[in-house]
Amino acid sequence: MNTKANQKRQTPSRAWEDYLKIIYKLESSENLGKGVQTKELAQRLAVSQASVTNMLKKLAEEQYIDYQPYYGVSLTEAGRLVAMKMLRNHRVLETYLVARLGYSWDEVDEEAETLEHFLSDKLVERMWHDLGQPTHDPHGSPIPSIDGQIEPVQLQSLTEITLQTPVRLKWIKNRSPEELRYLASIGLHINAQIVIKNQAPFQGPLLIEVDDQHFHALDYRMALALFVEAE
Amino acid sequence: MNTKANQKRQTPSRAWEDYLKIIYKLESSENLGKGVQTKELAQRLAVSQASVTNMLKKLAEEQYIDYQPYYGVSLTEAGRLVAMKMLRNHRVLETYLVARLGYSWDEVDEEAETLEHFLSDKLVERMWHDLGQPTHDPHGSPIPSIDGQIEPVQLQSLTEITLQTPVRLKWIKNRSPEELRYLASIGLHINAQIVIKNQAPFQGPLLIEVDDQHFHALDYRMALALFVEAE
DNA sequence: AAAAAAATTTAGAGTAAGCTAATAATTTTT
DNA sequence: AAAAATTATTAGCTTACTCTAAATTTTTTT
Repeated sequence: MNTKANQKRQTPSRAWEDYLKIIYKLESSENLGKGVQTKELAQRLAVSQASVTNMLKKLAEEQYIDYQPYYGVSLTEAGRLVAMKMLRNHRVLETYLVARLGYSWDEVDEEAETLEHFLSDKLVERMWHDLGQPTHDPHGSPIPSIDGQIEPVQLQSLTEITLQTPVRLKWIKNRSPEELRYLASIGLHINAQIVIKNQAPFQGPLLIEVDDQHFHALDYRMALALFVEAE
Repeated sequence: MNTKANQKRQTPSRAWEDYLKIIYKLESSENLGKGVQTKELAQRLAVSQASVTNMLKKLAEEQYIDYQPYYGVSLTEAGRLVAMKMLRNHRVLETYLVARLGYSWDEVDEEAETLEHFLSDKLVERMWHDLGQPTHDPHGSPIPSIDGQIEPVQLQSLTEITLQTPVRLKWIKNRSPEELRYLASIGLHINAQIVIKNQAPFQGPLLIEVDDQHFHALDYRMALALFVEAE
């Protein structure tokens, strides 16, 4: 009949779930609230920008996102709930694999990335109960509740992070402009991805990889001032 | 370059895996070795016959099946290996869900039907080891080994089967023609699906459902002669 | 404020898997 | 062995998601 107004939403496909999840992640790591860009999405999803535009139109039509052509997107409540479900599925599964099947933390993401889309609610709830209803994954990231509530993330100092675990820089605790400039010069801006490759003993410098591109040695005292969040 | 001869096979999509699995199941439940029919496949996969024909051409091109237009298909070794992998994934997962997450047998198939396509080898092997490397699922069906070997199925008398568990009739142990005619008249031919809905006490009659269609009461002594295999 | 650069959207196609309707081959019935 | 019924295939479309190239809009630089 009509295509616009009172339309029941389709249940999201795997592709939609991926889009919504990435929009959520980008949204919550935006500095400002200006909407998530097509370009960022294209990068994160490894598809062309044209494909993103295309998909955004569909997601907007089904009211999973608010979409202002040329000005980016943001999730609606319905979209946020889909994203939360993916995050819950992902984190519960990861926690389960580590706790019950001897996975190490770095093996776990790949598996969860696919399976998060296909786990039934029942299975996720059973794993979660079996684990003792955890509120955080072994990483420290909060697990959204079944009804989509999520605790605000706790930032951690870079010095507390496990080797090989990718994190994102969220806050730099009162540093001088000179130091900030230096940090920027090695790619350490807010939202940069950091992986600690090695940590010298006796509070020695960290060997870090920034945005999967460059390696740098980072002074321990500097690392203490960098606050990060699990990816 | 060339499209025919020495072509590396594509890795099978989910749809392909489903086709190959069903071909395997039909092949091993065929009375004769005449090849699996398009029509049967269409029914089991719940798609149109034209869609099946279409897909068969692709599967044949990739050499997962031998396909003789109009005369049905059979699996090649490559196709059989794909089917075995699905069966292993399915049965290991089912066993795991029952043993470790408190699933009951009748909840388990639905979950496994989807997930079998997305489980990594690593995860299946870990579940399998955690379970103590079982060779059979809780149902009694053999679990194929990692290299695709499967033990010939053990037939069980219908009287040994758990309530609500769908099984297929495979062998009727020396009955008179009159009895066989009677059995046929209530739909109990080889490969009929049977679900026991209830079992009266003191070796009383079984209430069975045949091919998801009709209910019948079956004498206990008759049931003793019906040999079935887990679905 | 114009020019240049970057980001976004539109236009037009491709691929995988499905469908219906029409046609062809095979099998069964008469 | 012809006719009828069944099964299988072909032809032509559809939907979901993707792509490249071209056109457009926004942002940044000069």
